[in-house]
Amino acid sequence: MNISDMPGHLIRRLNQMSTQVFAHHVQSAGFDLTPVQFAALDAVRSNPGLDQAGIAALIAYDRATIGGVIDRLEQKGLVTRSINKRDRRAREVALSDTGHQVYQDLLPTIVRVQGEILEGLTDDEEKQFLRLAKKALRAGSGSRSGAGQ
Amino acid sequence: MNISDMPGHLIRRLNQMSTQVFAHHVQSAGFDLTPVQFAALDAVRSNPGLDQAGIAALIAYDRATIGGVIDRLEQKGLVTRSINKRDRRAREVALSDTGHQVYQDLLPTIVRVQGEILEGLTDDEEKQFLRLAKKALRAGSGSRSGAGQ
DNA sequence: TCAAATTAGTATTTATACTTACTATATAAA
DNA sequence: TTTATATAGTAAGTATAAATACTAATTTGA
Repeated sequence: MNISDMPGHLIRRLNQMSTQVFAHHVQSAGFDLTPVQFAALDAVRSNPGLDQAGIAALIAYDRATIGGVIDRLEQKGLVTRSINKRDRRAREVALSDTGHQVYQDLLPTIVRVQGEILEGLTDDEEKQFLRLAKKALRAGSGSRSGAGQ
Repeated sequence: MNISDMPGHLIRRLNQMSTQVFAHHVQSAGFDLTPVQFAALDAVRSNPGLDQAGIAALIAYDRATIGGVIDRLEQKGLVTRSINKRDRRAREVALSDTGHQVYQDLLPTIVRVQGEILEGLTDDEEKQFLRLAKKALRAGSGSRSGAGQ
């Protein structure tokens, strides 16, 4: 029984490697954004005015974590927060002009990063891997959509 | 370009799911141990007297993280720390009797957890997935052995 | 309509995870 | 042997990541 061959350990190592590749490339491109921050930026860009709970649901995080992420994106001037008029509990998040600019400037880098994470695999293997990852996720997380409430 | 289909996102989701499956089963079995804590416990068990830097290298974490993990394992009475006589900088870590007991008691649960993470895949697909994960890790992380110093 | 249940966001706490900087110790080089 | 370098561990700081508890606001239902 070797820990290093167990699914949980391999998946953690992959995540670690993936995060490092991301950080390295994004920093080299002169930006200061984490994977979650970019994911949130992307979610907001595709759904302007989405509230924090919506963002959390979309990218599978819990509300508490996303609150902090949006805090930091707001501090960096990439998003704006405003109170929804129909539901005063909700905060509508939208990209600022800077946010749009950073997203556009960063996009090619992100695409390159995603290609590099599975660099060691052939095109066919990469396709297989992604297919199996999605299948495992559907079954493994089951109805649990990801993060808790 | 959909974030949800990108390798980085899928890998993060897998890791999240894997961690949750682990936490759920271990708690159900009446234990209070995280994946990293178990990995450290396993590393020390296989290498009694290994120092913290050795543990970190073995399971691919940085020293700072492992310091905290060993702190908590020590607080729970699962490991002991002692100063290496030949090198007074190093802390030799070893399982306590309780540590051995907990490891033995927990092992069947861990094996079950590892089986469940990729539950949605057929045996053949699981083998494929693990093979591709290892291959991607070897190439992707390259000489970078995992966590930094 | 008004109390009950639900939901959005925040605060707090615990535990990773990593970076940088620091101290103490050990080893290599001059 | 002294100096320079390297290493083990810790400390401080930042950023996830999630559980729990709380407030404020909305919705449901009796």
